[in-house]
Amino acid sequence: MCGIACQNAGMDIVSSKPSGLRARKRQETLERIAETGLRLFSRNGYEATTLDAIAEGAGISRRTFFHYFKSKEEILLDWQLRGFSASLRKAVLAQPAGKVPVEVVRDAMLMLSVGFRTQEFISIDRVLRSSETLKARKQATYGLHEQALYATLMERWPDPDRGATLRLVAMASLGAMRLAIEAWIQAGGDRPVDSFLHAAFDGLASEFGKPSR
Amino acid sequence: MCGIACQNAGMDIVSSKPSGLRARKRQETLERIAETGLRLFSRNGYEATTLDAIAEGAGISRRTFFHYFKSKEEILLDWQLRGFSASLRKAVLAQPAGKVPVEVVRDAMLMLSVGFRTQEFISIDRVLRSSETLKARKQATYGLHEQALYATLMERWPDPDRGATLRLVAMASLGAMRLAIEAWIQAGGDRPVDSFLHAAFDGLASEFGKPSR
DNA sequence: ATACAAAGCTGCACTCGGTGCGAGAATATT
DNA sequence: AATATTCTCGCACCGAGTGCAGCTTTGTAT
Repeated sequence: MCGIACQNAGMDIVSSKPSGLRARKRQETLERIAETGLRLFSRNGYEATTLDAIAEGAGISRRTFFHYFKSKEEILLDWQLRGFSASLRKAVLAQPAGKVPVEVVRDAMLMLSVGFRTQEFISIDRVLRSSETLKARKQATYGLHEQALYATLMERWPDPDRGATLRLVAMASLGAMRLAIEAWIQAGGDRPVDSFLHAAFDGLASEFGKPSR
Repeated sequence: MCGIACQNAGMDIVSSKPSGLRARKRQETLERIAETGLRLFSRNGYEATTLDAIAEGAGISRRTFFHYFKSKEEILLDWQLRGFSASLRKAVLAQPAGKVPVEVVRDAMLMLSVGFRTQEFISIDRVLRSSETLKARKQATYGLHEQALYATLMERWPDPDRGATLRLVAMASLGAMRLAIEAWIQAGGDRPVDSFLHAAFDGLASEFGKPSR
């Protein structure tokens, strides 16, 4: 779950102290690598960007790259994961009581949907859709988000009997969000993201809700 | 969509003639490679199985392997795709009239669920879950199934206005199936797959159907 | 401040997946 | 039988990723 930069981060988490110069430099280098990688991916394409180019651009050696990222792909995965699951968790837990799970998740996603319009999001999403391998990874990341959202929902409704249905809610909600984003990008951004999200959740309700038997 | 072995298969599809010895040998070699690969994956693990080993086991050269499969992964993808989408399509189109889309898909999946119990399915599914890359590919394959199922649903309900909701149905149904299979494997196969599938669809109906607004 | 331990950086050599190319063998066509 | 097409193969090559060993930098104990 933790992914990168966790081999010596245990102390940091516990003591919450940057532990000095070492950790700060590490953080700086990490961000420099990610930044360089994403920039080169957007400009020259994913496949055409070699690790040597990233390493040179970030001012490190090729070998050192692997001390920060497990693989080339992980630059993208890290970006994709960074924040989103955590933001969604916060937004879910911040929803007022009295709503059913589906409403909570939908409204939480609506809160976050403003972040989708950024240039960075669109630019990197184009990279993510540029190759088969990356599309696969992107899909897999939705799986991670699904797990995280499920954990959050279980945190809010800690009833073991609801576990199975909360898994379904997490799956279908993230799927709805995925389809909404796809449709939105497909449409070229004319209508706002929110309307696509609403339409997706309404569609699920009408298709799955009518004759439950 | 076609994937492998399509560079010279055009003639075969059109004329539906095996066109003699060449095509037969090609088919034989293809199956021999797939068989060898799957066997070695199951026995020694995916990463530990090199292309040289597969090629040697199948009696071909390393270079020739890439004339049959685009990549090592494709052996697994091909197995995973082979038949399923097509079977699901047939089962969907065979459902009696009068059912709503969700019911049609659910009942079609129930028809196919008997195929999940085979030893081959379980064995290869274990390989698919053995590495991060493969898990990602597996997820991505669900995306392909989603597209195929969506196309089938559009074939049965060719109303352009329903397109968006049919996409949702395809997404949520395949997600439900995925969760059902996961839960079933998790449970060790005590209860039959069917009950997990039923539970998943019922759960979706109750969570998304109650207060739609 | 000095000495020592720990962590980080780097180059080297290596494995493996994957591709382009060209020659030669097998198959199909006339 | 001659010709064209396709299959197979070896070869050289590239990029991603790993293990190792040595060196430098940072942190800590004395």
